[in-house]
Amino acid sequence: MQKPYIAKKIETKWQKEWQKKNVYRASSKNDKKNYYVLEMFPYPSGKIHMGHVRVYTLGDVLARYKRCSGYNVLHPMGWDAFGMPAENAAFENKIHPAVWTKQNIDNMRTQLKAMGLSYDWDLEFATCDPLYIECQQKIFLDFYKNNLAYRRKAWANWDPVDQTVLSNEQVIDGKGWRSGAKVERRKLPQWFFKITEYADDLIDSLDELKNWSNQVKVMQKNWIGRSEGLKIEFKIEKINKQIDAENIEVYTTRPDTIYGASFIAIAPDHPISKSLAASNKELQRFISECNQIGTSEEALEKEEKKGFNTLIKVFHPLEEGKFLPVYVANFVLMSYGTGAIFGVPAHDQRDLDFANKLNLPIKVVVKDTSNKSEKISKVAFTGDGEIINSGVLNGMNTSEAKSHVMNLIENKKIGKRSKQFRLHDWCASRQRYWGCPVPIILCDECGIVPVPITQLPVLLPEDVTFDKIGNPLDYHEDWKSVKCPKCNKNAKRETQTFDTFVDSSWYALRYPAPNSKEPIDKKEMIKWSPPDQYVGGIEHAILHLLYSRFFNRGLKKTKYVDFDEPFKGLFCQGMVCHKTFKGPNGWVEPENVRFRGDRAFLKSSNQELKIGRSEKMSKSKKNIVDPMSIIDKYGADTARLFMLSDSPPERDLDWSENGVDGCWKYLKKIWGHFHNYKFTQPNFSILKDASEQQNKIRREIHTCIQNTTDSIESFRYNSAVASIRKLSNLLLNLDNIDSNLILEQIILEGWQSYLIMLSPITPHIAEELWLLINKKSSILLQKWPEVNRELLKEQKIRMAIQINGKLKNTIEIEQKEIKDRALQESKAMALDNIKSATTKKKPKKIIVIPGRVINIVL
RNA sequence: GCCACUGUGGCGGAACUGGUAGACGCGGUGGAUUCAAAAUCCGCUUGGGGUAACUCAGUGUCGGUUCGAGUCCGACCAGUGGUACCA
Repeated sequence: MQKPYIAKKIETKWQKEWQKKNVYRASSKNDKKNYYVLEMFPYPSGKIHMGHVRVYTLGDVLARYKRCSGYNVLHPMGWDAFGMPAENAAFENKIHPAVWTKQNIDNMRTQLKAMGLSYDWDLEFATCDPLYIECQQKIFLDFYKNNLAYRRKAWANWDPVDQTVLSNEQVIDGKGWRSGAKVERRKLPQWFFKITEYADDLIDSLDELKNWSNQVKVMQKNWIGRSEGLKIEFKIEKINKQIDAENIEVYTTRPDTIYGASFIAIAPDHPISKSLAASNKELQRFISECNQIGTSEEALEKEEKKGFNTLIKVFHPLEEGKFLPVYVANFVLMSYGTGAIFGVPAHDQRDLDFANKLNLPIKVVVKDTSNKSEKISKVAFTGDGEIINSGVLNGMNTSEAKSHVMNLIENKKIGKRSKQFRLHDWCASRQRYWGCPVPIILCDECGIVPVPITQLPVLLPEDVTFDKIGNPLDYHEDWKSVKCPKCNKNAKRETQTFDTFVDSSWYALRYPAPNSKEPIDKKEMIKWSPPDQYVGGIEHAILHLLYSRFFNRGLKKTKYVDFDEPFKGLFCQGMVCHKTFKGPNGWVEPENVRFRGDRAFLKSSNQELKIGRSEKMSKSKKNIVDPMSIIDKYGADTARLFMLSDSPPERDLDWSENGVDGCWKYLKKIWGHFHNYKFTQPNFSILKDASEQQNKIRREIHTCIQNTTDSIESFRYNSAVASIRKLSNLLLNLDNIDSNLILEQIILEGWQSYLIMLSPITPHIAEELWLLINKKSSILLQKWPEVNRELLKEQKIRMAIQINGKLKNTIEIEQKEIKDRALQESKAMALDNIKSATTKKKPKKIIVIPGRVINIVL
C-alpha cells in the first residue's frame, strides 16, 4: 500500500520541526565563512503575491545552497512598512494606518512561513517600529550636521480642489485622481539629501561592483548622466531695465554646433522669465500654462514644444553681427545646467521640433557622412561628423571642434568648461502622515533646529483621522506645538515625513543587530555586512539602489560604516505574468475561467472570454493567482519548484496552471518511487571496482551534479532544475537494469546527491524522503555533493564534422586524443558521406578546432 | 520623448568564451493498462519534400563580418521595466 503524497501534512510537520530546532538561526560561530543573503523586503500590502513567491524562493535557494556549501548564512526578513497604500486604506476603509499595517504584516508573515523560507525570524523588524524610527532620526541628524541634508523650496504636484500634494501616481493624465481637477505645480519647502555631492563617485565606483548586473550599472550611469560641457555668456543686445542681467548664461554639451544656433531658450522659472513676467500678462499666462504640465519627466518630455518670444535678443559670441532671439520654452528645465540653452535645430531633435513649430531657421553645421542629403526637415542629425558652415571650425571633426570652441570661449573670458550631471539632489520629504517624521523643529527666531537626541524618537501621534484631505500632521496642533530647544520660545515641528526610500536605504545594515540601541551595531554588522548577495526586482534598478549607494556613503562620512558600497552582489529578477481574460463585464480572474481547447469561458455562465497576452500580474487586470490557493492545493514545494523551473530568474515568468500541475505530478512520482524502492546501506568503497559500463552510469550522474552546481552558482536555476530532473530520469530508468551490489551503490549515491541538490528547491519533500535512505540526520545539515573529476576526465568526446559550416556527421575521440589534429582529420575524412563529398570536389581548406569541430570548405 | 532589457517549435525555455539549434518541461498525438474513465507507464512531436537512406529551410525583420552567427556589428520592428512623490 503506497503512502500518498500529502504535501500540506509533511510541510507543516517540517516547518514546526525546523522552527523548534531553530535551524535557520544566523550565528557566526565556528570557523565557517559568513554569507549574507538578502532579498528586498516587502511592502505589507495585505497578502503575498506571486512576485513575492518568486523573489523569496530565489533568495531561499541561494541561502540553503550556501548553508550546504559550508557557510554560516544570515538570511533575514522584515517589512518596508511606511507608505501611501496605508493612508489610502485609512481614507477608504476608516482604519488607522498603523492597525492596517500590523494586520497585513501578521498575515503576510504567516504566508511567508507557509512557503518554508529559511529565515531567521528572530531578526525581523518593521520600518514603522519606534526603535527603527529613532535610529533613522539619529542618522538623519548626523547627515544634517555633516551637510548632507538641507531644506529648500521645490516643485510638487498640487491639487487645487483637494488642496493637497499629489504623488505622480495620483496624477492621471494631468488630473488629480480623486478630484479630477487639473493639477498644478507649487513650490514648497522640502528636505533634500546631497546625492549630487557623490555624483562622480557613484559613477566611477560602478566599475568596482563586479557582481552587479551590467544592465543596472549602465542604467545608473546614464541616470547620473555626467557630461563635460561648456557654459557660455550670451550678451543681451539692449539693456532691459526689467531684467537685472546683462548676459544669459547657457550650458551646452555640443559647443561644436554653435554656428548652427538659431535661438536661445530659457526655462519658465528662469530668473529672467520671472522678471519679465512681472509686467507681462501674456508671459504670466504662458508660464502658468507651463506649470500645469506636472512634475514628471515623462510628461514634460512628451508635451508639445511651446515657446514664448521675449523680444529680447542676444549677440552670437563667435559670429559677428548675428543675433539670436530669446524664447521662454516649456522643454527647458531650470534644474539642469543653467536653465538656458542655445537651440540648434539641425542637430537636436527637441530644438528641431521647436524650430519647426515657430518657423525658426535650420542651419546644418555637421555633415552626416552616411547620408547624402544635407537637408534636415523632421529628423535631426545628432551624430558626429565633419563641421561645415561654421567659419573657423570648417573641416574639423566633432571632437576637434568641441575643444576648439571651448578654448575660444575661455580665451575670450565669456565662458568656462563645466561638468554637469543629470542627477539632482534627492527630495526626501513627503507631506504625508504614514512615514518616519523628520526630526526638526522650525523656530521663528532660530530657524531650523534639530530635535535634541535625548528627545528622540519623534513618533507619529496616534489620534488622527483621515476624513479631512491632506496631511493630518498639519492639523494636529498639540503634536505640532513645541518649545524651541535653543531659545525655548514657541515653535512648530516639521510636519513632513521621510520618503520611504530613506527607510529602505539602510535596513540591510540593521538586520545583524535589530534590537541595538545604536542605529548600526558595529560589532555584529562587521561580521556580515555588506550583504554578499542582494536579490530584488529590476524595477528598483535606479531609485532604491542608487539612493542606497548614496546613503551608505553618507553613513561612511558620519562614521557608521567603513565601506562605500551597500551590496556586494546584486541580482535582479523578472516579473510574474499571466494571460488576461476579458468578458463583456470587464476583466475576469483566472480562477473563474474554464478552458475548452484554446478557448476560455466564464465558469458561472459559460460566456466566452477574450484571451489577452501575458502581462505583469496586477489588480487592475485581475490576472492574479493567489499564492496561498496554490500552496493549499499543491503545497509550497510545488509552488517553489514551478517558480524555478521554466523561466530564467532574470526574465519575466509566465504563470501557467499546466506547469504547476506538471511540477506536482513530478514530485508525486519521486515520492512514489522512494516509497517503493528498497535502498541498501551505503558502502561506497566498493565503487572503485565498478566496470566500464557501470562507470559510464556514474559519469552521467556526476555530469548532472556538475551541471546543477554550475547552474546554481551562476543563478541559472531553471537549468539547475533541468539537470536535476535529468538525473532523476536517469536514476528511474536504472530500475529496469539487472541489479547487483555495485549498481545498488551507484543508484544510492545518485539518489543521495539528487535529494541534497533538490533540498534547496523543495526542502520539505527532500527532508521527508531523506528519512527513507538515511535516518540519522536532517538533510539541511548535509554537505553539497562533490563531483568526481577523475570520472569526468575519462569521458569520450564527440566532434562535429561540417562541410561549409553545415553539420554532416560526427566522430568520437578519446580524451587523450584531444590534441591530435592529424588523427581527428583522418577520422573525419574516412567517414562515408565525407569521403564521397570530398572526392567529388576537392576541399579548398580544412579547419580543425581540436576536440570540437572540423569544417571542410569545398 | 529619453535610458535599459527582451525577441529561438503549438507554449515556457536550453545551447559554456562564435563551433552538432531545440536540453528539461508543458501541451498535443499514438499505444499499454482499464468493463470504461481518471491516474500511471511507453513511443512520437520545428516546418517542407521523400517509401527510405536522406535532403532543403529555419533562432523578430533587413543587411554585414567570419571557414562557421541564436551568439559579434549596423539599421529597423514589436514587447517590457524605469523616468526622480507607487514600492
